[in-house]
Amino acid sequence: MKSHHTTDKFETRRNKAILAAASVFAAKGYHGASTQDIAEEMGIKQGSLYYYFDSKETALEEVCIYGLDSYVKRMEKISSKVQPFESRLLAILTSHLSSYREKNAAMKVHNDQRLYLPRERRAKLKKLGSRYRALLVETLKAGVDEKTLRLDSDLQFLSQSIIGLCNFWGATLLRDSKLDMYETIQNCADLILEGSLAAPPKTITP
Amino acid sequence: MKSHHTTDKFETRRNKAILAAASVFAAKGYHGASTQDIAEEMGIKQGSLYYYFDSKETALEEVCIYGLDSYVKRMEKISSKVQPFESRLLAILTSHLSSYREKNAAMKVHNDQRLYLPRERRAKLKKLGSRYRALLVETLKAGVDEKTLRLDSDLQFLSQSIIGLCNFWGATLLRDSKLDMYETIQNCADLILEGSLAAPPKTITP
Amino acid sequence: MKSHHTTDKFETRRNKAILAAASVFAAKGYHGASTQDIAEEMGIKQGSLYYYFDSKETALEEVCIYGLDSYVKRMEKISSKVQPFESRLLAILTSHLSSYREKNAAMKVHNDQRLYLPRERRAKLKKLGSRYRALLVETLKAGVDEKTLRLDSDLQFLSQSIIGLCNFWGATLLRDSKLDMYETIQNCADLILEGSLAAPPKTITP
Amino acid sequence: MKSHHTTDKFETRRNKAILAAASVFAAKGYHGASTQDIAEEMGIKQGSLYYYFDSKETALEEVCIYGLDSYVKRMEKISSKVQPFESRLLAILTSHLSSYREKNAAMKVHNDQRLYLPRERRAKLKKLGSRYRALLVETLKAGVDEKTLRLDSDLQFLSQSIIGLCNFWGATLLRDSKLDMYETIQNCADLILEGSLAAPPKTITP
DNA sequence: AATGAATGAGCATTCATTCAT
DNA sequence: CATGAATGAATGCTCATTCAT
Repeated sequence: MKSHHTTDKFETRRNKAILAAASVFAAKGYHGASTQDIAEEMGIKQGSLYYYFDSKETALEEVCIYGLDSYVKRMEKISSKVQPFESRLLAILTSHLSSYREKNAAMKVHNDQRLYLPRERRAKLKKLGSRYRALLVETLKAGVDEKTLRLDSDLQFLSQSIIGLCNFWGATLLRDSKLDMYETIQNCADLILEGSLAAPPKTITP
Repeated sequence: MKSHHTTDKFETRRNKAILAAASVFAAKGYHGASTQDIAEEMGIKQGSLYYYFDSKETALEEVCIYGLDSYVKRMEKISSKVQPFESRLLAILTSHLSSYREKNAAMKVHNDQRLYLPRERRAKLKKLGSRYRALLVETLKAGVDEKTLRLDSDLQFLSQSIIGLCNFWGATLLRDSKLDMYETIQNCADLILEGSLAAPPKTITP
Repeated sequence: MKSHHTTDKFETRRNKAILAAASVFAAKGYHGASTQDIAEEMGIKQGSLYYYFDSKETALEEVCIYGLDSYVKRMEKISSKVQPFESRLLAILTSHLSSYREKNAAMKVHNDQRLYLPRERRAKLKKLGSRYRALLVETLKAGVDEKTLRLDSDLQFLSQSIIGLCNFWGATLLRDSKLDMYETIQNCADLILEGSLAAPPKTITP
Repeated sequence: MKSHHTTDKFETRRNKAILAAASVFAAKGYHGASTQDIAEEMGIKQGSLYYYFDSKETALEEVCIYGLDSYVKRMEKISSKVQPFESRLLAILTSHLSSYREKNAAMKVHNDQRLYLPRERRAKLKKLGSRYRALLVETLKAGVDEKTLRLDSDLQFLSQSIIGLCNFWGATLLRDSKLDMYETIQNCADLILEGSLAAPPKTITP
């Protein structure tokens, strides 16, 4: 990394560069996007990009970190607030899906493109990802303690499924503007909590 | 012009080409993969590829069709067999996840890369996709008729969610060989059917 | 390295590429020359160069090896032939300087540009260079044994000086076409053998 | 326009810039060195270089002039002092080789890189070079007059050879710190004066 | 006197594609 | 059928240079 400035102005411009990269990577994929595309999105010339990034790869790394970081921060806020499990789940889903809709392309890039980073460059992402998953599992555990969730739940499986479902619906919402976000959130919550069966699961009838 | 050849041998080689392309696209992404990579995978020289494909884009199209087609065919088999909803769901999940594991890279390519095709080239895929979703919704409808599923279920949402969940766990299984597939299938079925709540949903009046 | 051909035609073309690179590197220096320049010299398009070279650096390496190799081979021929020292020296100087004149740009490139190769890439060159120096020292040692050269001569110094002088006059001959090569060779031989003093060095007068 | 500044301070800084450029050009070659490298060596920012140089090319020109100038000045001092030829030769060799060792990179740059300057820019260098060669030839002529050197010597050849030998050993001394400079100087003087033959040249009639 | 910021041109390299053999 | 050879366009990146502050 160069000697670089902690100027306010520089930081602002650099942030714009990250957002531009995020938007372009989200639309065309890492390999399908050119630095020319990113520069255009920012309104500068191609070569000038390198004032803000050391390389295209660095740009991807930073976009991913930026995307994942926002995830984690929101999740931390939700975790820290005392509230019943169902409210928390709703908050998580809302946070996840609304940030997708608000054109947080960085999240999509993290989900779809991070594997194009060489393993060494994913270290920070792995740490953030673990933190995120840990927070989610913790929330679920609280749900179990609360007796809202089944005692025998496989929390690893459940947490991953929630993430997978959110990513799927997040991407879908992004592509189909006619879908109603709040309805989707509610549907997700219902599915996760109650499943789809008509009858209550084998309730022990005494 | 390539209308000649309907030779068996040609078809066999061509199929190998599609599989090679599928494998390479799955591993590196459409834009990240080179025709050289595909040729290498097939054991032929780069220029020779063009005997089997008009272009890289055509290759992607064919891989996607191939991948989606196998989905649909399996689904058709499942639909046609008379059996209770729960068995069908299990069959669907098993079909989806096992074909991911068996390195059916084409499915992964369809899911992750099809959007890099220009809209015009996605016509056939859209048709197949609709067919697939229709079959799935039909199956769910049968589940409702059977009274296994709730009457007020949003079947569009449910069918999409199943697909999304399957794709997520399919990709995860591909990356993490320590995961047990049959356990994952069972977990998915449980989640979809029964959700995660401890108590039966409040709709039950004792 | 690619799978590559041992076709005659390919080898011929590849050789032409090495010569083109040699000529351009000699004229402009490694960093001052562009692959475009080399391609132009060869009469092909820039991108096509890479059919013959993996990289510009490889091109430099091959040019250097080619240049040094011709040195060594000529020197081996001279060493193997039984003849008095003075004839050998003349043969060495003639070989060195005439090959410079015959536009053997590769030798010049080796002398002036080889240090721009990363150390790892110079291994083969080092070996060839050692061989060359060893042969030269051997020749000088024979001259001492013959009693043509002084017993107390520092042969390392002498061999290096011969090389240095040859490279200097070789490059000068290349630039100044009015200089007479054979006169230069004779002058060099005289200087090396007899120095420039008028009187014989402190000859012991009995 | 930069005609202002004849400040002492400016001249000092400008000199530092020339030395920095010399050092970088010597290490990486003109085309291989970037203005960034030079700025770094000076401890300033890239853009600031242009306060001291109009262009990279100007920098090279100035470095070459600086390098050659110091040569000439030393040679003038040696020429002006009345002393026997052998002492003068020793002084010349010592001056040349010691200034190489003392990291007078500018000399090396002049020798290796001056040809990358467009012909027009080499005018001043040509003049200085002629002066240098003239002084050297003059010195040699004095040696002939003194009867130390042979009457029939080709002084042009001899002077060039001395320069070539010095440049060669200068560069070698720079790269190999284990070599002893004073031994090298003595060896050079011996070779130039006495050659390498064991017996006195046949011209001596007893 | 120095710097941050930007630019435009050039460069090495990759790659999809073509085609004669 | 398959390949060797070539191409043209694009791409990531570097760098000399400029200029407002």
